[in-house]
Order: sequence, then C-alpha cells, then structure tokens
Amino acid sequence: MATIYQVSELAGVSLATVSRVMNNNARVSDKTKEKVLSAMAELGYQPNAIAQSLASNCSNSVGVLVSELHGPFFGDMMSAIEQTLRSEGKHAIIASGHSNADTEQASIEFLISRKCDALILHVEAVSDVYLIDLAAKGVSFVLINRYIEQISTHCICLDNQQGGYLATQHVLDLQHAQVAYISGPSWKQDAQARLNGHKLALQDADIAFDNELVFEGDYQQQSGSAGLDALLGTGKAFSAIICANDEMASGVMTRARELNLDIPEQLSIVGFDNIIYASYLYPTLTTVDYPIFQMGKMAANYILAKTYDKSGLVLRDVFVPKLEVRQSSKLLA
Amino acid sequence: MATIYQVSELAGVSLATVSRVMNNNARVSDKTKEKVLSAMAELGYQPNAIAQSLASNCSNSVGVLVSELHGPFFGDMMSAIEQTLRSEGKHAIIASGHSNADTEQASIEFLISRKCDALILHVEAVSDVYLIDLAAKGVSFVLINRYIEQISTHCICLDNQQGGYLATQHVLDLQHAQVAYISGPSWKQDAQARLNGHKLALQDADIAFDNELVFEGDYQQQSGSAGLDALLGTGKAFSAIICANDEMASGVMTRARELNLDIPEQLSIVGFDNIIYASYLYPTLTTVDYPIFQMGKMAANYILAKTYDKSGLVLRDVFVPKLEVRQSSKLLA
DNA sequence: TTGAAAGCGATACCAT
DNA sequence: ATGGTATCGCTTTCAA
Repeated sequence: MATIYQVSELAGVSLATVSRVMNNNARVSDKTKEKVLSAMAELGYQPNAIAQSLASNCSNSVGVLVSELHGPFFGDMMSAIEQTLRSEGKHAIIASGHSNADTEQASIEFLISRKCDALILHVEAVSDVYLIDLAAKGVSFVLINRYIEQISTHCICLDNQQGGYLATQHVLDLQHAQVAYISGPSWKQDAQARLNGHKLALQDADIAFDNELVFEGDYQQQSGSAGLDALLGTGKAFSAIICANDEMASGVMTRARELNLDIPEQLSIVGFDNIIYASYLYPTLTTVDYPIFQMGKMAANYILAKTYDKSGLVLRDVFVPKLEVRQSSKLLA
Repeated sequence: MATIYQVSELAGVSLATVSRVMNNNARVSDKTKEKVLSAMAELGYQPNAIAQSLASNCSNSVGVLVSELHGPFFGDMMSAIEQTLRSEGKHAIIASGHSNADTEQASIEFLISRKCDALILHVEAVSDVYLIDLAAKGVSFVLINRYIEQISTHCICLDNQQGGYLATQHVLDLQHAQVAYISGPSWKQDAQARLNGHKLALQDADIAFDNELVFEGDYQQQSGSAGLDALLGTGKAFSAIICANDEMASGVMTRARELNLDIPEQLSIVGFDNIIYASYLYPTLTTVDYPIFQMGKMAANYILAKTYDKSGLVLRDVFVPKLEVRQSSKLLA
C-alpha cells in the first residue's frame, strides 16, 4: 500500500502539498495538483483512513444503537441511515441494546470508545438523566423516538399521541363505540403517548374511557393473543380493538381466528407501525404508518449537518403518522 | 481525555510499561502493574482506539456487506454477527450491496478503505473472479450463502439443494404428484440449487419434471402472486406449489385467497427460509428453515479464528436446512 | 503557493 | 522487568 510519502516523492512535492490536494481545501496550483494526481494514480494510492482519523481527530464513523437488529422495524431505519451516511463518505458502526439499561449503556460506551464522531440512538431503558449527562459531556448524538425536554434539539420523534388518536378516531368514524385497546409496556414513552392519543380521541367523541378495556402487552405478537383473551374475559362488549403495534395486532388476528371470530365482520382491528408484513396478513391490517425510513434518514442528516457541518440540509424533528386503511377495519353493521 | 503519557507520568513509569499492562502480554511486576492500574483509574484513562489501530495495524473492525439491511432475513444475520464480534471487542461496520454488481464492488472497496480487518459478505451479483481475486490479494473475508470452488474455505453455505429436496419430498409424501414450482432469479446460485433439489426429489420419486410447471420469480412477494396466475394459466393441473422463498409463498397465498382457492384444501404451499412472519401468515406456512442466525454467528467465529487467532472455536462451513411443517400443506384428499 | 516540522496516541523493538 | 525511541500515515500550523 502506497503512502503519502511515496506520492510526494514521485510527484516531487512535499507531504503537505499532497495532503492539500487530497482535501482540496487549500489553494494548490493546477500544475502541481496535476502532478500529484497522476502520481497518486500511478501508485494506486489510497489514503489510510486510520491515520487520517488520528491526525484529524475525526473518525468519519457514526455509531448506531438500536434495540434489536432483527425485526422489521430497525432494518428500514438502518437502511436509511447507512445510505445517507455513505453518500457522504461516513460509515455506520452498529450495536444493539436489547431494551436493557445496562446493555444500552455499555453499548453507548463501547461506541464512544470506538471514537465515533456521533451516535444515533434508539434507546428505551437508559434514563433521561444519563442522556442529558451525555449531552452535557459533549457527546454528539440524536435520539430517535424519544423526547426529553432538556435535550429536545437531540430528539427526532414521531407524534405517537397523534398516531394513537388517528387509530381510535378511525374506528369511531366507523361507528364503533366500544373500543378496546392493547397497549405496549407502560414504562415506554411511545406506549404511553399512543394510549394517550386513544384516550383523547374517545374524549373528543364524548365516550367514556374504560380502563377495563385496556390490556397492557409487551409489543410481542404473543401478548396480542393473550390480550384478546383477557379482554374477552372481562365480559365487556367491544367491536373494535386498537393495538399499539402491528405485532400485537397480528397476535389478535391469530387468536380471533382460533376463536372463530370473523375479522372485520365481528371485530375491527387497527395496528401501529405499518411494518412490512402488515399488508401480508389476512385480512390486511389497517394501521398507523410510522415513517421510520424518513426518520432514519433525518437522523443521519442531523448528524451530517451538526457534526460534519454539511450545509443545505432541511432538518425536521417531529414526524406525523398517517393512517393506512386496509381490510381489518370496517363500518360497524 | 487522558493519554498514555499522562498515565505513565502519574504512575512514574515509562510509556512502554503502561502499554504492557494494557495488553498484558509481557511480564510486568505486580507492584508496577498496581501503580499503573491505579493511575489509569485516577485519570479515567481510556485508550484511544484509533491510535491503537494505527500503531498495531489492526482496526478491530469487520465489515459486513448484505444485499439489503431491511427485510426479515438479514436482521437475524446482523444480530448474530454483532453479538459474536462484540463479545470479543470487535465492531461491525455495515454496508449494503442491493444485489447489484457495481454497488457490491463499491461497498467492498469502501469497507476495505475503512481498514476493516476482515469482511463478511453476502453478495450475489459480483463475479466469482472478482472474489477469487480478492482472496488472492490477501483480503480476509468469508462468504455467506455462496460457494466458489477455488475459495471454498471462505464459504459458509446452506445446503440449498437439500432444502429444495426436502420441500418437494414433503409434498410428495403427502401424495401430491403434480407439483408446481416458483423459483428465484435463475442467475442466483441459491435459486438454482433449490430448483435442483426440487428436480432431484421428483426424480427420486419417478415423477417426470415438467418445465411448464416452473415459474421464475424474483424472490419478491408480488412475483408469487404473478407466478400463481401464470401457473394456473398453463392449464396444467397441480395440487401443490413449492416456492423458493417465503415472500413469494405469501404472494401465492394472497392471490389464492382472491381466487377463492382454499389453502391447504385445494392447494398445498411450501416456502423457504422460515422468516419470522411465516408463522404469522394464515394459514401458517410450511417452510424450509434457513438457520441464518447460526450461520451469521459462524461467519463471525470464522473471522475471530482466522483473522484474530482466537482458539477453541469449532468451525463448520455447511449447514443443513430442515423442514418446518405448519398448516399450509396437507395430505392430498 | 509550497515546504518543514510538530504533533495525534498508541505499539514494539532494542537496550539495559 | 523496565525504559528509550523509532514508527504507523496523515493533518496542520508556521514560515518562507
């Protein structure tokens, strides 16, 4: 592998000059530039990224921490991030946090120890204080899907409450008056917000909220099935059920089928996230679209703009969900 | 951020000694080690990974190139890789190749330029020659799901042919004698192997292979639907249909429903891959399990063993698929 | 516009 | 067992 020394020698110029043409920030005469360029070509020169990082104190890497690398959700996010970063010559280092505070924290520290210039975090378990502290320490990062007042400029969020509102409003519009709800873990911010939206929609329609019609799941498919059973077990009537994510909605569908409950004839179902296979289910799932690809892209753009001083980027920090109507919900007979 | 200099000063020892205790490969007296350690603790010293890389010519990073970051398949693979690497203090840099030769090649070069110590590649479009060349150049890498004779030691594969065989054998066992097949793109190695397995199974059962009962899809859901239409359009009878992956199987199901074809009563369906939502579909999909998590883990172990000289790892290069029987296939009435 | 030289923060060889 | 020092390959003042 040729080094900058060999290039400078072959081109008959100094080290500094070669460096200048590489970074073409300083003025170099066309003639010398020409010489350097052809010397580079001749040697097949490739700059050593590590040496560049050490000297410039910039690794060109951004750490991406997500809850789980598998699952339909994060793939899109990673995909968007990688594409965006890559187009600017930056690379992504990945890590997972498994929704566990210690693991998340360890991952963040790992990423920092790797000298990432910035981080994109999708963390749920680590405390607000820890993150506020991180920001205070000067670590540059953006937070996806979590809002913390004190570091609001670091946050890129979906309006989850609005999403919950839309879902419920939709079934209300379809004349359903008795609406059950399967929420995510109540300690998760997005789960709270979605449920809040649900309550708000009920309130706006002058329908009393009934806590017995809410089941707290864990965002897994299985808890959707369990939720349906539990809800049915209350003896309360309901003709529609809103699920805080698509996985749980899928679980409800499965269980409903086992119970010979026809969907959407006897029960309307609405999900949340619009993961890829929401449209593969039968019946296809009405759901609230989570623009995760856009948000991943925006997260990367934030980093590009803030950390790497790229200009001309339009930044946005709150995204709005939108309803995707499919077959699983219908007008109450 | 404290440097090794400050540690050496505070501990009253030389640079070299501090380095020795960090890497604890050379003998250092317990007393000095003690001093160094406490100096490190006092300063909150963290070694600079970049400087280490430059000096040691080892970046501790491995590049992972997949076709697509989204999709249910690669998430599991990345997840396995990240976990395995991480436990040994290595990190993963990701890139995607989009099944396109130029992009794949550019990504490989990008990863190399980033000084990855090794690569894990899931590439389909780039040529054999290119990869053989890469190996010859001394680039250390493992290839997932692709077999190339000349660099067989770099390959970690699933026995796709055996998988295709299993799928067809299964429906044959269920008394289906007229079996249609929707394959992946014929230029992809795995698609060929799977189809081969199908043919072999027919042959072993003394059933003539009929080319008209094969439709070439593109591994996307949509082409499954199109495939069913095309197959039906031939006018040939068939009571079972094998799909070269689960997405296309899902497409077949969807279309079958639209056509009021009952599954599995009127048509048995078998998929391939066992992606997470194969079990969410209705009816749940009989499929061939692709142990991608294990394979991802093994790929990382290969790197750990070959590039980082970790010992005590049991290496394996060919994995066997196994049939996962669910509801979409049944005994021919 | 160009060059000389001092870092960046480690590793590792050679002495002692 | 420990220290001195060259080295990794580049960036970036500071002078010229």
